[in-house]
Amino acid sequence: MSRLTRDDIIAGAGRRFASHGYHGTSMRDLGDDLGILGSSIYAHVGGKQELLAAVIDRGAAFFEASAMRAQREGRPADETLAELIAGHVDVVLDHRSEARTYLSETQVLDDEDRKRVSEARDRYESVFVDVITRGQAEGIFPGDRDPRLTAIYVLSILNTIDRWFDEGGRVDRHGLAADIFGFVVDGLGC
Amino acid sequence: MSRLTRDDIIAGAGRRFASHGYHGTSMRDLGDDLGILGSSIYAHVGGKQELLAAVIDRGAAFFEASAMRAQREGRPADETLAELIAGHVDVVLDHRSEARTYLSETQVLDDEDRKRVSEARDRYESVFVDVITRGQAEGIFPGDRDPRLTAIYVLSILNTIDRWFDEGGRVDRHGLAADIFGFVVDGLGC
DNA sequence: CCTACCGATCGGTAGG
DNA sequence: CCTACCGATCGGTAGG
Repeated sequence: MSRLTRDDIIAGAGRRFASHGYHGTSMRDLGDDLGILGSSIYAHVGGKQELLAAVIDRGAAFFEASAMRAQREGRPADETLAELIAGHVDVVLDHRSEARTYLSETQVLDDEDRKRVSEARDRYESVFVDVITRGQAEGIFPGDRDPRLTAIYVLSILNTIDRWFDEGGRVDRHGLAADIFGFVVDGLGC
Repeated sequence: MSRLTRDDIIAGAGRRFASHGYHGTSMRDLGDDLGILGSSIYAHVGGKQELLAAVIDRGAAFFEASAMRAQREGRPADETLAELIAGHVDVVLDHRSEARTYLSETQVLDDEDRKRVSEARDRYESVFVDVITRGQAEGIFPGDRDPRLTAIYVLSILNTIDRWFDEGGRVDRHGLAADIFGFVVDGLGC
């Protein structure tokens, strides 16, 4: 049992914030999870709000990194969209706590942090909007659907996955990502 | 300024629970919103948990009523699905507080209440699964997509609407419901 | 619905 | 990272 690092504290806070919410979590709860006293957490971080911001920033960074990877140049829009979807599925399942806290607790941040996180979220959403727009211009997506509305629909699906998906069930995460991509491209039609 | 009713208290609690969450709301907050003291709320209801259950039960009832209306017999599956979607949009926008609290705070309920609400939720989801299954059997939905996965995707889209939709923007709620239906049926394909 | 409380818990600090 | 706290706020109650 060596001493905890600041990263350990942030990881533990993420788990609690994701499952019980920021307001449903006390510093003593966090301490209990980590095997220390609530007051001992202040040796590692400035306070509860700082902990939340740290967790959420990590969540935002995972999504941003995934978008960067998917946006490699010279590929058709449908491939990029498929990789955006698969990457989002990976982030949500591999970094559940950070992703869920990022998706659900951003409103609790103070003005400055919330603004920064909202901008990151808007940038990420824009990547989806842009690839849909490009796919339509290139004729890969034959319809004339509104790209922003469609991007919101896709993200709504992706952002809820961790709430119901059972990894170990009949369909694995790659099958899930492929199924979502198929739904987005063809709906119930094919 | 006449006296408040139990319904007033529940409505006020719904607004706060929807915007700040159950754990982010104190009885004094609720009192402030209603122009009374936090302790005065106990003249109308047994406690904070009872208030949450009352708000959530109202939310569940709106969705259930919408599903009943959409399920009138002798109609093709695509019409029923379109009405389910339009009804869900109406519930989410006409009863924002109750719907949002129902969708976001059910986990906070005690075991008995949470079980009852989860069952209501499963029944509602089944209505979507069944209409998709029927539409595929009737050939109205030509693909062979998994009905349960698809129902979850549709509900994920619908359950997020109140978070971003601007009533007064370029597209009204009927246009939104029609657009979602079109997306569900054809995806980016048409 | 208010007055006047209650014990418990909250986020956080000083000093080691 | 613990000991020993602090003032503030929490959900809730007795009595009117």
